[in-house]
Amino acid sequence: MSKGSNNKVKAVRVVVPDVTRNEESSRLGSGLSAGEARDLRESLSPEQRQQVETTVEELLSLLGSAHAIAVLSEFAFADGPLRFSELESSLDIAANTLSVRLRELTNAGLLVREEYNEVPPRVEYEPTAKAEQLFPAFGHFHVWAIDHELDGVDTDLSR
Amino acid sequence: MSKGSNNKVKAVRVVVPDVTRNEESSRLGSGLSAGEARDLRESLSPEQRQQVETTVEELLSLLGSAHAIAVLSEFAFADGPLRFSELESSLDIAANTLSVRLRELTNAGLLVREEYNEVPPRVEYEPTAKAEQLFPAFGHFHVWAIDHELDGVDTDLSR
DNA sequence: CAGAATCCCAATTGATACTG
DNA sequence: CAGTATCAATTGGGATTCTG
Repeated sequence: MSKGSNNKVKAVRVVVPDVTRNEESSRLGSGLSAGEARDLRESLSPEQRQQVETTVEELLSLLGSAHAIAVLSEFAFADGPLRFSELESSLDIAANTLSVRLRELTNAGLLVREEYNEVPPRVEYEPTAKAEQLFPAFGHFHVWAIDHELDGVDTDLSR
Repeated sequence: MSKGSNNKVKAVRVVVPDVTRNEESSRLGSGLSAGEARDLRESLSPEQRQQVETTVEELLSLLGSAHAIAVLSEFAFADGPLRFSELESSLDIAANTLSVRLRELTNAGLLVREEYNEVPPRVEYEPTAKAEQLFPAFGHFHVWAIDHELDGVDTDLSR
């Protein structure tokens, strides 16, 4: 997915018309069936579909990076903000990687970073509404994981 | 996420007890709220939580690989099986990469591969129930994507 | 405490060419 | 048609070291 750098997403951004948002506000939290999802998708123009597809890929690219969901899960299941060191100690993740991940999530508008001018310095992160509207999908994945377990994710390509 | 090879998942697999499945069958398709997800999570023992967490990571690692969701989306929005060449032409993906992706998804039990002994050879792929129970989450992501759009996924670390 | 800088290896992907 | 083999280029992430 080339998770990275050369995405000049902002430049390509396109406004998705209201056609798709006829019901006043957010349908988020709705567990769309496959059929409903198809209907929704088919209500989009090809360009819009491509846009949405791209955005979903970007999202999953973000979530696919090391520990990204783990980080977000911490926020999903904690209430209140979390500090860098809390995440670091509860997650078993290299500091620089955590740092990068937090910045990515913050840049993506999923976390907000609050810096306090104290000694020792304190920085807190908190999920945005945007992130919270993502959490139900996480819930779905968790339930799915409990029910199914992945079969053989060992990517042994030994046929 | 080191999406790969050294996952010896099968060896570590643990059976998740029925504690978590008191409601007879599948809760899949349920759009769990953040709070509900937390309740669900807290009903698990630490080891179970870890297991589920790991499975979710594996899943997202799988989905995070290049074009994986794109491939699955094709199945989600098509009815009936798809052929290698169909995917190849509609997806703009290198043949070898598509090949690997399809094998991974198949190994993960999300797709089934049917080979027909004909000339020219024909191979068809079809999503399993396991995959279909994943699709609602995709639907959620799509809706989310339409509603929000990702802010700045350009991973420019130029602060 | 909360990171940034640097180094470096492992893993991923696409291009190209070939095959049952 | 449905792949595989090989190669090259890029990236991603951890370890280590340093800093405001």
